[in-house]
Amino acid sequence: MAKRTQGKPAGLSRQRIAAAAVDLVDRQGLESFGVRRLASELGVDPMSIYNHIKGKAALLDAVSEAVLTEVSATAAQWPDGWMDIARTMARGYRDMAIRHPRIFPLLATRAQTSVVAFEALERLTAAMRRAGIADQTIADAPLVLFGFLNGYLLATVSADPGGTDEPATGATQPAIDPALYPALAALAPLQAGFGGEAEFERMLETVLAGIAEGAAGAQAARSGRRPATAAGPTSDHSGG
Amino acid sequence: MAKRTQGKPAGLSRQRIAAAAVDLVDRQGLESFGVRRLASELGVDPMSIYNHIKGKAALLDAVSEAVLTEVSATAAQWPDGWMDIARTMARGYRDMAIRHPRIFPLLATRAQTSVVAFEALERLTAAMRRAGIADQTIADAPLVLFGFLNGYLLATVSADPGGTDEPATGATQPAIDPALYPALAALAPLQAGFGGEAEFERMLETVLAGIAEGAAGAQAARSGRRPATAAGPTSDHSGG
DNA sequence: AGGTATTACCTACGGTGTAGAATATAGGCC
DNA sequence: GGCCTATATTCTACACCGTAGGTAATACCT
Repeated sequence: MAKRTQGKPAGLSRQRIAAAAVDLVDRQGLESFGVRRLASELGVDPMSIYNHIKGKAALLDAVSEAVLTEVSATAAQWPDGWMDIARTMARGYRDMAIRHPRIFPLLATRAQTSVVAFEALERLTAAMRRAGIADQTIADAPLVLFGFLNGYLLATVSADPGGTDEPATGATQPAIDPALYPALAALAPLQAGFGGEAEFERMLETVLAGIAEGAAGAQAARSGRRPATAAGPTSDHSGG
Repeated sequence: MAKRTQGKPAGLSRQRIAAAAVDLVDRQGLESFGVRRLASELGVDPMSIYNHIKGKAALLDAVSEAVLTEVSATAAQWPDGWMDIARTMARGYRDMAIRHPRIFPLLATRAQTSVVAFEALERLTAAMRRAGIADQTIADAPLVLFGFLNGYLLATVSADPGGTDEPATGATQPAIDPALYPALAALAPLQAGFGGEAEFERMLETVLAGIAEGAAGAQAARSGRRPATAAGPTSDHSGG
């Protein structure tokens, strides 16, 4: 027998568990994260979590969903134009990545199947249809936009060395040897504003412009460039 | 006391271990990969691996390095122009991602500090300097290019559900409900050629064009659109 | 009140990464 | 040859992990 407190409610719920998990990963990183640590954080038996979330994979999904929900929530209201919607999403997504650098790899790595994720995609694609964009372009758009966002933000925001307990430093360069890599070394100081907001906005606009160009994306290059350098998209193009 | 075979050489080496690890992850996925499985694959005690590679993290680095080396190796020779260099790199990178879909998340997620990685960056940036590109643009270029490549290829090539033993299927969509997401459902059939080569080439050109635009990247947007919106990002940019 | 479903807990099993110590071989030196 | 040392390999052990299966206590419905 001994004293048991088994049936006593611990106030667990999917939401509360997810919130605690988000907090824990933020503080200690993905590496060391696990069911048992989380349970101990919640003052609860590890197996109790399984009553609300099926397993570790589902737990990670719940974490992803939680931070994605933040993104939707922080956007007070959504604009009408698809480009402005995309900008709002992208900025909110980046803000989230900055808030949760150690969680972000989850979003970039695992396929997102939560309702919030689908809602966001629906919102974007619906707006593009309203604008009369070609269907094929619309179908590609989320891939281009979030593909870029994921890759770019992974590189700039979450260069997580591992499980130690630090406030998540931003990518630390390991000092480039100028003898081996002269060009890289010369450019190193310019990467000070690595991942800065201005840079992000610039690249975001580039990507959006690329999407806007649609199937003829490569033409975006020609427009602003002198006609000498860049040529047609597929056939002959010479760099410099 | 009992037969021991301790000192007998097992022919281990960093290279051989890395090659076996690549093969193992290709077959069984990252999820189930580990020192012990790899050791058993090599017919060797788990701890023997530690004589050549410090730990699991270093093991994953070795795997990354091995597949990155493939990329460098498959490129018979490098062109002169930076754009063509970038194209060659991007295509080789994609080919590698397709060959090793279950390894690729490693490259996108972990910071690459191997020699091959630095050499590639050096090659690209050096060529851009030769072409007289603005330094700030050059400093951003690898981030833009590989940021995009990582994100895009993660989404298209490696939607790995987990540790089961399959030949790595390409992203399976879970059937979208047209009642909830009409626009998405309507576009779903168009994502048939998801991640196809033509699409990749198209987006690659878009990204390269964006880089070519340099600091004035946002202007690429204006070209096809109204000139009202975009403002100067940091200071003035030479593009004009 | 009684019955049932849910929630929480306990135990246990097979797996993991890896520190530390023991041991057999390879290679250099005499 | 004989010896010595460095190195590669293995063995043992520990703390930890995810989670299957079983048990008890509470909440809820009737």
